[in-house]
Amino acid sequence: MSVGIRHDDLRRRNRAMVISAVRRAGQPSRTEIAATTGLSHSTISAISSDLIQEGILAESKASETVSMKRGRPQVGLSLNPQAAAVLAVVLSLNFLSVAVIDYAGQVVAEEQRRLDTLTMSRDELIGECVAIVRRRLEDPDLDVQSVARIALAIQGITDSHARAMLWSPITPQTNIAFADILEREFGIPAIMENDCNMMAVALRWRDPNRYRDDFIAILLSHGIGMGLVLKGELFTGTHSSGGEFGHMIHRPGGALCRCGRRGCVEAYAGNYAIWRNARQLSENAEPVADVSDAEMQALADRAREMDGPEREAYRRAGEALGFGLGSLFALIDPAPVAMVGASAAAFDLIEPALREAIAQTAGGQHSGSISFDTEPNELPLIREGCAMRALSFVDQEIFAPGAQGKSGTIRKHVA
Amino acid sequence: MSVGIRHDDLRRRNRAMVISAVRRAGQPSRTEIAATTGLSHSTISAISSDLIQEGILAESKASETVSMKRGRPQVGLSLNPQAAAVLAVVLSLNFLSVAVIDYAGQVVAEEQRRLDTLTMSRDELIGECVAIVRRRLEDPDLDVQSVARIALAIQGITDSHARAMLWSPITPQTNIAFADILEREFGIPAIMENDCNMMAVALRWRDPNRYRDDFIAILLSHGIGMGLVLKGELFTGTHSSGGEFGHMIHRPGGALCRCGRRGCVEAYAGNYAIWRNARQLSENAEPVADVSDAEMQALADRAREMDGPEREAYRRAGEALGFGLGSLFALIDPAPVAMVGASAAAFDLIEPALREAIAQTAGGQHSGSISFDTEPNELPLIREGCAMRALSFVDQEIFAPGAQGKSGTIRKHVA
DNA sequence: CAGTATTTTTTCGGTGCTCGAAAAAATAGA
DNA sequence: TCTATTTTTTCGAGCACCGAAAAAATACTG
Repeated sequence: MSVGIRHDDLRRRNRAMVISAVRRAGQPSRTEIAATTGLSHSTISAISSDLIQEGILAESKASETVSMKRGRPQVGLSLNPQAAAVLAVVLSLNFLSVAVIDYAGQVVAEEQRRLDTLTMSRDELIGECVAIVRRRLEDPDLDVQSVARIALAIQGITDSHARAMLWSPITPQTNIAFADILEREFGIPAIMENDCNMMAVALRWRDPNRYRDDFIAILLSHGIGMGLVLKGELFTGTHSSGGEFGHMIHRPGGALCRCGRRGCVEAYAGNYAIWRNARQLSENAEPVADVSDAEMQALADRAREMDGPEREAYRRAGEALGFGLGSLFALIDPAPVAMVGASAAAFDLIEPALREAIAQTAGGQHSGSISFDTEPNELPLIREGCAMRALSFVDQEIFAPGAQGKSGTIRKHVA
Repeated sequence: MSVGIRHDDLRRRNRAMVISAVRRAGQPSRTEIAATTGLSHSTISAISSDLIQEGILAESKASETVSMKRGRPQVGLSLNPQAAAVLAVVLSLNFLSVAVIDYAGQVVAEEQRRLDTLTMSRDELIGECVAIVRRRLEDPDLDVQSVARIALAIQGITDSHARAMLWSPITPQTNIAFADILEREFGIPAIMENDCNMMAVALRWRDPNRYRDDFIAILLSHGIGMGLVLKGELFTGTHSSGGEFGHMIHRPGGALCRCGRRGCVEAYAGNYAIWRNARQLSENAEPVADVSDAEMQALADRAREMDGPEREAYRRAGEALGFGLGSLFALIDPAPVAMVGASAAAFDLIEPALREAIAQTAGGQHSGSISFDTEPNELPLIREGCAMRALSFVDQEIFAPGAQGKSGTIRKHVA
């Protein structure tokens, strides 16, 4: 069960605390860190001095903003960009991208590729991922030794250990242990993450005021995905990862979903569903494989122009999302929502029906206080989340290790 | 944000760890505690010696079960029953009960009363609760000084700080800060809890093998309630407490629910809904205030006897519960379920439709592995959970205090 | 029945962490 | 140049934990 705290763990945890305080605050002074962590000045002084000597933190002389005060000026501490690097790999429909991110969180290199993920074989898919990572690692500008972690995000269901993709809409292949494959191939720890979860992680870093302890990120795309943060922690299912919001049941026995079941939220609100309704096809019509962003844009334009099947299709999407959110709010209480993805650009068409539906549910009592943000571009968000997740791992595990001594490339220079 | 670990916190946390290990294991030896907590023998020895001198733990000489081994026999440690006491108050429809529980978890006194909660005024309701507690506290057999906490469980919605009942189906009154009232009245810390959450807590203590990290307790009663444990912790909403599973939407715009909305799970699966359907009344018929257990029993008997509206009513209840669970499982992945309450005795009538519905949802892929337990009697469960919750508070706060010295009635006898 | 083996529990010395107070450092204002 | 002010470091003290060894308590053995 829950385990006691050993004396040697103390320093480890407090080191990690200091690192994460610096990552959050940007350039905090020692005094500020002492205040946010609740530790004494002497402790912070000792820990940060260690971390600087180990090359993890660096003093960034000028903290000009507060320089007009009397007294000894504060010295800002920042993350040393050279301390490590991580790779963020994002695999989405027909698209593969990788970015190299330094320890301070800046992108130092990137590469993107179009693929035909739906028709590729298992080996081709794996091969492309391995190849793009290899190309980045072979970049002469990059110190391969410093790459501490690879994080790979994918649309679909991943296992709870962050090792494998179990199922994904972007490929007919199932059960690919990407994390293990990359780890074996390059000898670098790797993790496999769900794209919507990474969106949520990124939102939390981008706007900690709005997205703090409890919020919801919903991906409006060909399918419907969700990243959920509860009590400040990413909520992943107990077995697989990622709440399958899109496959909550909106209408029992209703419209045919891409997953083969009936009445899922996605079967009304996914791009293919909106397209199907706008074309006035039967609810039983087989979902199409892909609808281009341009085509969706055209649908939205027509819906804005005149009242017709297009507008009705968006209305029904809003209704499904609203009832789904209402049921979700019945379980977790209302929380801020971010609508992400191309269809978030059409949120004006979705919102009225969505709010009307929520008002008819248990969440309705607070329907006024529920606020929606939109972010049409999911890719940067996913990559950002991936990077932050990988960096947090590095913070916790590599630079604040247990008793068995530091691993990795950074060593103490002074005893 | 998250705060560093101070040196003085270490002992506090590890003391709490030892206490909770003893509460979980019953009569563990020091060696066993060392094993489960991961702390060294010397540390456990020191901490338990302190706790014994403070009168919190006691050595319970005979650990006969393992006595056939060679070597120095293990000495079992147990909680000292006299160390403290808590009161568990359960307020349900037309019924008020209180139990006095000693520190070891044994009921030492109890009292029950029938009330007419639906028609009582606010002051009468509060008055009855205060009076029943007062009578227990005035019991000459009880050392009032040792009562460390009062926990009150109620059906309905409580605030997230465990201070007040916001709304409850058992009374038209709203917003009663029971915890504050009891605290002021008796000067004893009090907490206000949701009944279904307490059911979940109790299940976890009763059968930690089945109900460990993730499980669901569903109350099938006049209304439908849920207690949810995720990652080993009680999940309560972000604002109010208790996931309102019964008010997830089963059919948008469907049957009229007691809450005034339409299509909630409860509007198909609550006792009043089953009764309404068995009587073949309209879905729009106003929910009746109460259906007696005997009447429900008669319905169930008829349903088992012959295929008719009664059987159909249970089928529809199962369907609603199944789709609701299916949507829940879409979010959190399947987990063990306990069906609690009088209608759990009719689960044989509910289960087939329930499983069929789940099979049509995202949870369906694991539908074989989902298992249901039934427990027709919710009251003992609620009281048990209440008691354990209060005792855990005592464990954590009273007996493992921060630096500001011990509060409460127990003091160090030896320095 | 005394001695040996075995297991649990306590004792003891050592290490390392954090804390508070005081000193040192670094700047603005007088 | 001196003083006030604020940040950071230094230093001694206290404390919690650990590992190893000793002590305690029992079962087995001849």
